[in-house]
Amino acid sequence: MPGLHQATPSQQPADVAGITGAHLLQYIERIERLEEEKTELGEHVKEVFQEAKSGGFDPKIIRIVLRERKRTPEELDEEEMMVHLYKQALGMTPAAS
Amino acid sequence: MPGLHQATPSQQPADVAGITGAHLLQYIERIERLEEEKTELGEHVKEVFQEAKSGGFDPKIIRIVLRERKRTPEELDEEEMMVHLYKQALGMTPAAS
Amino acid sequence: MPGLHQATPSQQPADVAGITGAHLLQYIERIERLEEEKTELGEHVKEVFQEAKSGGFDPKIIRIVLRERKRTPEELDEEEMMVHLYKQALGMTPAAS
Amino acid sequence: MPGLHQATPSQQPADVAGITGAHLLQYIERIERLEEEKTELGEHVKEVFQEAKSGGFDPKIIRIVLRERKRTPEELDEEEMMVHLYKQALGMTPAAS
DNA sequence: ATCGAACCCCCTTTTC
DNA sequence: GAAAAGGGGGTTCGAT
Repeated sequence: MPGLHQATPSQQPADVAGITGAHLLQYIERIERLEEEKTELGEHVKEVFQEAKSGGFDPKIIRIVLRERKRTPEELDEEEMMVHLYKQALGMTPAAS
Repeated sequence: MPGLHQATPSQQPADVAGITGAHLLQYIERIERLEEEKTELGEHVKEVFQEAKSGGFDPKIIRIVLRERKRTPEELDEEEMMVHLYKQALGMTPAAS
Repeated sequence: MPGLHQATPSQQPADVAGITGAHLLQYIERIERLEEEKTELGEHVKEVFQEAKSGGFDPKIIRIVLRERKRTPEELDEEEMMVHLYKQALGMTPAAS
Repeated sequence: MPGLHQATPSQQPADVAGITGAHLLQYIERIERLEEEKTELGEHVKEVFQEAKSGGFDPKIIRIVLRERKRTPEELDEEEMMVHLYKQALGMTPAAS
């Protein structure tokens, strides 16, 4: 392997005896594999949404439900209460408050 | 399937004999499971980046390389050429072009 | 605009007599100016949030209120109702429903 | 104005003498106004892109050029060099390097 | 602990 | 109507 001797100014990886390049490749291929799997899972998710939609469910509402399921009821209630409070202060109370 | 006919105006889910609620739950749980797995994979990705960083590689550059590897050389070259062309038209040619 | 036929393989800009480059530059500078202004406005928004926070308001709640103010009460009610419905079907009814 | 005693547990805004609600409203309306202006600017940007497209320019390439113009040539060169280096280490050198 | 930046996700719009 | 791209918002992480 000719050349490449000096001239690796400072903080580059600097392929030494093919080691570094191989390492880099390892990292990259591992990430690519993982990303592939993520993509597949994402496609499955999409399919399930599609099925649900075909079954008469609204994906948008499902997303909201999923989001809320990730939070504790306490959080949810707390937030809801605060929102309500702010709305009251703004005179946005929908009907009866 | 007895009763429950009135009061389900149109396209709501309307739990009929426990069927719909169960279906909805199926969808939701499948999605939640898939999302969990996606999250795990995402964490693995993060770990690999961390390793690479510890190994002296710049994650930012790695991301760029990953992005470019997802595209065909033709696309890349085409785009690069066009960018260069536009830059020339703008007088942005960095040095020698 | 006559001419231009030869040697512009397909849809490249191709600076002819300095015209195209100037045009491109116009577009680019107009966009850059507009983006600058957008950025400034964004900073002002940030400042207002900061003030509100100093005044004891929770930015997170404010964001929710802002979001809801952009929608009609009908939309909101409709959505809320659907979410409630789905939750019921899932047995997620928080307390009294 | 006394009253309002019960039921304002702790850290809510608590409209006292109409002051807080008014304050909140000020914040909210200021933000809404700023956001409106941002939206308008965004529409202008869109229009310019449309014009440029009609003029034969590729919006995608324009975006890339805009992005690069926001960075200093030093940054760009530095990054480009590193990407090139990594690609070499990976044996991704397209043709001549 | 606050600030800023990077990343990820959702949504809207546009294209095919 | 579906798929893709771009823009915006939210969140999390790292840095100070």
